[in-house]
Amino acid sequence: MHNPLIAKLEHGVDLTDADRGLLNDLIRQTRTVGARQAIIHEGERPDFVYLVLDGFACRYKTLVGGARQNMAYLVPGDFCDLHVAILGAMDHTIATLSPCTIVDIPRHAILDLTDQHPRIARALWWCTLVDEGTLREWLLNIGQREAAQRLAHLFCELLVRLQAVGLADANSYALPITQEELGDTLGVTSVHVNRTIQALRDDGFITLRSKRLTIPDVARLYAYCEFNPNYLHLTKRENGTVNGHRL
Amino acid sequence: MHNPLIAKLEHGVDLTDADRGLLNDLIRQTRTVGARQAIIHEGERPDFVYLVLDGFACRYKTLVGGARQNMAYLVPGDFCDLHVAILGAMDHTIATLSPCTIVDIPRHAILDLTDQHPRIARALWWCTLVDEGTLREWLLNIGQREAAQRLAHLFCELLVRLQAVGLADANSYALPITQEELGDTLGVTSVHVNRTIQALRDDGFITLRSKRLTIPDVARLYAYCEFNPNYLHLTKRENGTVNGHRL
DNA sequence: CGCGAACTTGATATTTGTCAACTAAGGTGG
DNA sequence: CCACCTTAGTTGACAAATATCAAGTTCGCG
Repeated sequence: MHNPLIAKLEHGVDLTDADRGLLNDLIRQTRTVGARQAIIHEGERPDFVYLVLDGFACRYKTLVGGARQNMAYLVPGDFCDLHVAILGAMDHTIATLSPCTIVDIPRHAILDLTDQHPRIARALWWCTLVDEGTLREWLLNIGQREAAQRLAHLFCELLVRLQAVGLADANSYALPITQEELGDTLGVTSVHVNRTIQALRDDGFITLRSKRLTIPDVARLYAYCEFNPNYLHLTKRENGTVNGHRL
Repeated sequence: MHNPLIAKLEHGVDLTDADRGLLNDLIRQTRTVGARQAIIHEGERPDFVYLVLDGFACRYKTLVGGARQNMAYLVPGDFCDLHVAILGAMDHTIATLSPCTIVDIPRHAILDLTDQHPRIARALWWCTLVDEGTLREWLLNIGQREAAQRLAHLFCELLVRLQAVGLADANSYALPITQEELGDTLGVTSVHVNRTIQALRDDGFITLRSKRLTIPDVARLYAYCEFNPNYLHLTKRENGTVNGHRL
């Protein structure tokens, strides 16, 4: 079976065949979850670490008025919560966006693995640091860009992240997310997302049909929204270029 | 000398006297930095971990048009970058806001400490997880609240964080930050910050004079902006109340 | 084929930004 | 200790971005 976790980690650290074997052992028992199902609720203290193997999930919080903010997208290869062992309780909820395949990894399995295999420990730490860098970039995105660039930036990020796990080709990928959810991610309403997508289409930046996003000119979209993937720390990429596109 | 790092860590983990001694050894050599000086630049790979002992610093990124987003405030007791050992290069800049006292800790000193003292390792990991939780809360703040609540929420957070290191009393603290910088933190202009502060003043939520913020009715401000400090994971606080204020 | 969810559109309201001027405050040198 | 000078804070008028509400329309699926 394809292991997106390995595909992702190889971008951050060098793994041995033995490491790969151990990581493959982790994903023997999978389960599927329908769209919009909670995986971990705020306040819980789960005994498992959840790994997404297929589909899109997200972290989110809501305000009492019902406003919702998605704070991360979890795509195949992403862990839901490596660190929950340390903190007392989840300070946010994790839920699927599309139907997902996930793995429940007992906490002790992660702890054993990291205790005995420093390369893997380092790789997992690298994951949490990339997550943090992504969070900072999202803050910049929402705080300082306007809606069109915000959306464009998210589309660029997903292109790179999905390519890293073999789920995007050179300029397109499946995007199983509604406009409402994009709005909750970018801090705008779904109506405004709709209009913004149309503007990006009109300008030839993207096509988006039946949940597939295509970016005709990747370098042009990168330039438009000032996308620089350095915050994803995919270190094995050639310096100064991204997917062959010079910055 | 007062060690805000210890004060902060005691909220997350139990420390022994020996631990405290080791942490005090870290801060023997301090240096002062003027306001608005960079500590680490984006792209650098510093050999030190920087710890703030006095003053306010921040993480930020800028866009080419000059727009700036502050992505974290670093107050006394906060580390600038525990994790830089793992990632290749800084993906953002860290600079002082007010004049600061900081400590340069060689990377190996941190690594030695965490290798040999699991309680301290756990405490430092707790720090990075709190930072991440704070980042998520800021994303919610900027994405879903409007300016007045955004500002109020930041003021509440700083009250709790500064209390945790003994730098705020029950309802007030020194806030050495300009309205421009508040704007760059909250994703609004300084003009709008100004008007929003006046609105909060008019409604009796705050007084802010000569860089000192006072919150006459803390519980009322908490309620106004839906502030819940659980994301700061100050676990030793009584459940369900914050500084004696029932949520 | 029908039904519910997602998407689209228009009109209008609200929030926030921009620009430009002015006032107040703090710090420094004489 | 004062005068000045820079920076921070304040105000007003207006423009732009985004939200809200309400009504379609299209799409995907059973």
